[in-house]
Amino acid sequence: MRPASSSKRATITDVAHSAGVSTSAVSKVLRNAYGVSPAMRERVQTAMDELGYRPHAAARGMRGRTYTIGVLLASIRNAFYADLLDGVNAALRDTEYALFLGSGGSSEREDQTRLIHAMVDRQMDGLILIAPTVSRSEVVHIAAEVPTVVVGHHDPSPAYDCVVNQDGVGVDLVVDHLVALGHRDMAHLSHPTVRGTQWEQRPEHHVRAAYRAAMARHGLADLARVVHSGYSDEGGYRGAMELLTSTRPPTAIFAGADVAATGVFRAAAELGLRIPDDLSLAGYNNTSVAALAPVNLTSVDQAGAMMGETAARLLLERIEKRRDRAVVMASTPHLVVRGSTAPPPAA
Amino acid sequence: MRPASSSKRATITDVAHSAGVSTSAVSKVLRNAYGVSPAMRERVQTAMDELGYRPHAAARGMRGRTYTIGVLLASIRNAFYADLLDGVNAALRDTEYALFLGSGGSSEREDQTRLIHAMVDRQMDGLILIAPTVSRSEVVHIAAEVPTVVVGHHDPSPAYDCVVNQDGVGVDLVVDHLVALGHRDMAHLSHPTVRGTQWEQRPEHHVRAAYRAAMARHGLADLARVVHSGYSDEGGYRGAMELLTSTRPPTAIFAGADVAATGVFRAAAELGLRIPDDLSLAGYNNTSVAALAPVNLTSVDQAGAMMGETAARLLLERIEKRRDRAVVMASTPHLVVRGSTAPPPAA
DNA sequence: ATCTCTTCGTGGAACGTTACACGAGGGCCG
DNA sequence: CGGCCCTCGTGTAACGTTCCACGAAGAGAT
Repeated sequence: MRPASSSKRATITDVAHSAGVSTSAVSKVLRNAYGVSPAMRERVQTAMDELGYRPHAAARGMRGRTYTIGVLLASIRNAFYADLLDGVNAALRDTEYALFLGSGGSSEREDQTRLIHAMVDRQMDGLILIAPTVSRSEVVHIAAEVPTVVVGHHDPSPAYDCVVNQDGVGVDLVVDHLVALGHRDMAHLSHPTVRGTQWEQRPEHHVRAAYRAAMARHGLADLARVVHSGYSDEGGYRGAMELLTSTRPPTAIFAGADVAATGVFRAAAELGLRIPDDLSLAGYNNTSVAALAPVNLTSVDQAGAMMGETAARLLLERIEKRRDRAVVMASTPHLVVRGSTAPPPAA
Repeated sequence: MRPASSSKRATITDVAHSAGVSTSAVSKVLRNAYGVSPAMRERVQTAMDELGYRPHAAARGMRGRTYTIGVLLASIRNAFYADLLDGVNAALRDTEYALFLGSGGSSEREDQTRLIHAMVDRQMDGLILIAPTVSRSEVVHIAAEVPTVVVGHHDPSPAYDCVVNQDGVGVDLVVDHLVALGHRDMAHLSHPTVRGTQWEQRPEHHVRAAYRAAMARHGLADLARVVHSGYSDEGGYRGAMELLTSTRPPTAIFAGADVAATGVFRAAAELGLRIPDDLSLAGYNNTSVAALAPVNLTSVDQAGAMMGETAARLLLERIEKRRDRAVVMASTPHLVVRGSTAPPPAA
């Protein structure tokens, strides 16, 4: 199992020598290609084990396949992405493919471009782009070179596959839940739209639109309010401050991301408001933070692991050319009710 | 800037043709090696831009260098690791190196081995192993093949460099802080020791030893208590339950990791104990969770970003052979006091 | 003018793998 | 028994880069 003793790494030639066959033969069993007898397979297998041989990925890369797939992650801090990754890992576990994450500290467009290029340059066999900030045409361009799955954006293309969540459904669940509790004045914290990326259907667009629609459905269209202060702790804080110090503070806040909801907690604490007694709060994504006892946040679960698994499976289909038509997979979210939502204070 | 039009990717030969020089010349300017005139550099540079040439990393890999460094992460969910990564990214930003993360869903030893092999097989130029669970001898073995930096474990070796924190100092800060508040009965939540990994100096060992020493220093040796329920939310919950329902519940709990502290919150909530009024709680790592308003946890900050930057720098020194002796870098932690610690309830 | 250095460009042999073309042998059919 | 098709193993030419050895040309010293 161990490189017997030599300092250098065993190559296909060493294996061929040791087994007394040609390198082509070894290559064949390696890829389990057609035209190799059981006896041959046996001998080569033994020789490989003896020498502790592992194929040299760079050399393979020169001939086309590296058995590597890359995932681009905007931020490593968003726990939802961790769920996604678990799914991807699970789907890849029993394959020969290795998974590598690229995550530039920032989600700057330029950094992401650099990372994607780094992946392509390393001949990765497929890419999973999670909520990419690079422009859509850039992604289309990349996808023409290497199989690609985009997670999160609702802009399909014949060039790549999409995995998304039915965000509208999740929003309905939240709004219905709050209305059922007796709320009427529910504000929404959203993410500012970045211009010029050509993604028309980012999740926050869908969520915003669904929020307005749901409010209208309940006859509350004129109470609908959206603050675009961003999906981050700081953004949640600023947005909540703006809302809660306004002339008509809402009785409930629906944050488009859990991470923004944590900022709302901070704002509420500073203003002396208790959650859920004085203010109801709901998040989105059901990240692990939401489940922490002191947080205890009502949130929408997107089944991240399942989305990740789907993405990986779609990608493998493409890489192995079992499918050549682009596809969109949308999964259904559900609501996880915790302690941050309650009936509004008696007026 | 764009691949002019051809479907195939530009190679060094194309550039050479277009510039009317040899491939060797192009290679030289690529690596800015010795023996290339300014005029030549200029011409080649122009040709590269025109063709949108980017070197083919796999091919480079065959000749030794891939300009890729790999980071092994036990878990992507620990926010402390995100800080580390930011540091690594920062240090690598202006270099030609790309960073890829390997993170098997689980921290199983076998998964980690597989990942490390995947990195080595892909000819990565250097490895940063963050709190690896694979056995030490395995790491030594790997480090003989490719430059390696180990982060977290205090077991130095001539084979690899180490980046650690002076955990003892951090523990002293916590214990002194609690004693100053008036606490005497302070228990410690630790991580169970995994046998057979040959790491004798994992952070939890240091922290445990320092905890006992600090207690002794304050004349509280016989009140020292350690529960090995693990660094996880669930572990913190179980450990806290055990302690708080014992015949002599402590007035303060020092959790060896923030993630375990969140479990303590849950246990306290279930038992009707308020933090910090009835129970003081301190964590370790100062992860972003600790700073969240509803959590507001006193914790020890390890300057993760700085550690990451250091690790990257050490690795580059090794890769570029500017140093050949192993080194240990230890940074100093400091205490961040928040709202989870207070004087003990009047007895 | 001749000799020696330096500087700068070129040729070409690797690196480890894959995949195509080919050929040797055996079995089956007419 | 000749011809044909299968099966299974081999030889070899790439793939894109690096780097060593070499040579040509120019500068400076004698």
